[in-house]
Amino acid sequence: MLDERKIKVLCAVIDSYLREAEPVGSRTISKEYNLGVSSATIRNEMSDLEELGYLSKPHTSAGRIPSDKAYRFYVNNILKENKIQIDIEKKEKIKRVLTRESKELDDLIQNSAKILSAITSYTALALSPQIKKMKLKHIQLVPLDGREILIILVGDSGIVKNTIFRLDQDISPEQVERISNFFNHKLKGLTISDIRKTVTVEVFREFYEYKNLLDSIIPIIINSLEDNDNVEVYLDGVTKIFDFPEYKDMEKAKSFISFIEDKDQLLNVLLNNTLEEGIEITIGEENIYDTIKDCSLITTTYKLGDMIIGKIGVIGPTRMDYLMVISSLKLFSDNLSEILEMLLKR
Amino acid sequence: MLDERKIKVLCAVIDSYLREAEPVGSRTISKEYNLGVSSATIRNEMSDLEELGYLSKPHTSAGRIPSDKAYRFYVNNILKENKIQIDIEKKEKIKRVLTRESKELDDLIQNSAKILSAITSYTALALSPQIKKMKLKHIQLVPLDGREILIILVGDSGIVKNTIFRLDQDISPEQVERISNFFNHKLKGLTISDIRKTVTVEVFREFYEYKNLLDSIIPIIINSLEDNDNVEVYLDGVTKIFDFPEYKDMEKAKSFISFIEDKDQLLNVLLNNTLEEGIEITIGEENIYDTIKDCSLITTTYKLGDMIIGKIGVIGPTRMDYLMVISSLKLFSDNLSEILEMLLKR
DNA sequence: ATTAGCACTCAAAGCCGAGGAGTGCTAACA
DNA sequence: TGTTAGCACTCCTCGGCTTTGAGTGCTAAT
Repeated sequence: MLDERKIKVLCAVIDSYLREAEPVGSRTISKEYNLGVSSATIRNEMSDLEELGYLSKPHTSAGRIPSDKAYRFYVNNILKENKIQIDIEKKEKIKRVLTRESKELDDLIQNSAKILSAITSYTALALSPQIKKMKLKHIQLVPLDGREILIILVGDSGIVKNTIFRLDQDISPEQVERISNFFNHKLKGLTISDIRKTVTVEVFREFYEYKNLLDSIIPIIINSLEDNDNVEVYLDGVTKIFDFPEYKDMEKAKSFISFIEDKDQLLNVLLNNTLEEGIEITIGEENIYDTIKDCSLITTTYKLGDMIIGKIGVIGPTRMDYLMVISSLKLFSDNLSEILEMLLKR
Repeated sequence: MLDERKIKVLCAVIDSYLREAEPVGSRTISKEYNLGVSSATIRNEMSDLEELGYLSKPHTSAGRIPSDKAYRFYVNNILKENKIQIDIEKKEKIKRVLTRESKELDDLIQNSAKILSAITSYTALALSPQIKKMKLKHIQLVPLDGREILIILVGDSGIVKNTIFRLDQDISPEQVERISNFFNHKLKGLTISDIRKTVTVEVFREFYEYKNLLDSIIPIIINSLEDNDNVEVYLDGVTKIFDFPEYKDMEKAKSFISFIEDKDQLLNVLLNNTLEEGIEITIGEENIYDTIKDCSLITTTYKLGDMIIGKIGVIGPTRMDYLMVISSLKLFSDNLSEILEMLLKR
């Protein structure tokens, strides 16, 4: 659909615009990208490309800038796998740093965002490991003073979630312990969806006397595991956005930062698709929120075992160095999964 | 030291500048604040005030703006207690909202910051309750699979802190339980500083066989309680800063936001003095960090029982509506303490 | 001591013209 | 028929210029 030369011209425009952040003129291309044709010819090609929706002009006598469609084409058709190479040395270095600096799971993700932002110069964001994707490693009910029970859930990634629960009936510590042991016995190794199925059927038979109590505790356990509060979004390099000329306008910068600071919106953006494996690229208008319709978002997933449990990525202007960002992200996906594994097996 | 009329002029300048954000001229004052003297007289007074360091001019033919010294004078001598009145109705409303919206301790503080920022239009910041100030309500060691032990610490405010600890020797679940019970018995009700004293002396006598183990666990408990990671800083309304003309300059806005996003710096700022009760005001140059030497910070403390456990406040340009902010903060200090109490006694 | 008056200063805003980058069209060329 | 040189035209940008007006500081009169 696009002939050879149009593609070359398009790539030249994109390449120049990515670097200079200025509309690209026909003369620039004919001089700096030796395509062997004159600026007039380029001009004609560019005119065609504009008609096809790949380029646009800010005003009549300016050069052309790539449209979202152009970036999409570039990403889908030009950035083939072979162009993306990962720097093994760099990867190992990142791994070393991350392993050294991160004691806890949270640190690991936060530090990853930090490094990612540093090496890409874009704002980095990361989704903490999602507990509901994990298997329950341990569950324990601890009677506190009075009628309070502390419910502790330990996921197989080492994530711990506590809830304090207030009873409306008396129950002895020994009974709590029995229930605790029973839960632990029955629920260990299950994921949240398993638990949903299991508890209703089996639990009540053996503990009919505590039906009321169980009726109230079980939803709490499930909620604790499902709750979105469990999902943290880590940010780093928020102010990087100021470095891009497209955000020299105060209002734009303000609304970008407001957006980025809103955890709920960010979660929506990151979780819009249900954690499909691998790199994912959302360009400009493809974003669901208006505020970031001139941003691109590139994310990748990380796993624990064979379960995808989180995401990490960057957000920046559509005029983004896609190749560089993708290469950088590739340094993290595997690394994170491996370090996670290590951190837990330790 | 400042005569009656100088004070009036100074107040007029401050009042006008707080509202208009523009240098104030002598004519403005003689016309809008009827002091009964001509602009020429005001001019002389202002010249004196400049010499005394209360006013300054951005350039020769501009009006005057108040200096930090002026704000300090204003805050110390003009804003007497009697001027600050709290709106009981508003206070109750905030209390209702906070009580309704906040299930957890964290929510409460986060929501408070949100409301505070909304009603003041400045960036709000809040320090989460500090666990090390609290008494230990419960401590429990839970043996997990393998050689892992989960250490759970419950503070009297309901804050729970977990650490997973990996042993380098075998120990049976029963032994863990014995130690757990013993800890619980001995340490319950103590604060961190108490624990430091207690554990070294008493613990080793009864559990000499586990000396190695205890030697490694006790520091972990103490660290967990002391660790600064436990202290969260909540932010809200970061982008409010964009609304002030003094931050129309990109670079300034950028460095402000970078600063605000740096948790460690923020902690330093908030904890510089060791939680002295009541409202505290830091103006411009009084700040320790250069980046915010043209900001003012106003904070107040909140308590649990009679122990000060956290802080909440706002930060904004030195040209800040001190009276309004102080009044707003007064709405929170007591409220927070009361709600906290309720939330825990529930 | 206060004030009116005046000269002086300086930033901000508006205006203008030159410069220049870029386009689109046309006509000539291979 | 595709390519190119040439040229008129557009429109943004930028520097320089002037104007405006708010404000000061000084002086002399009240």
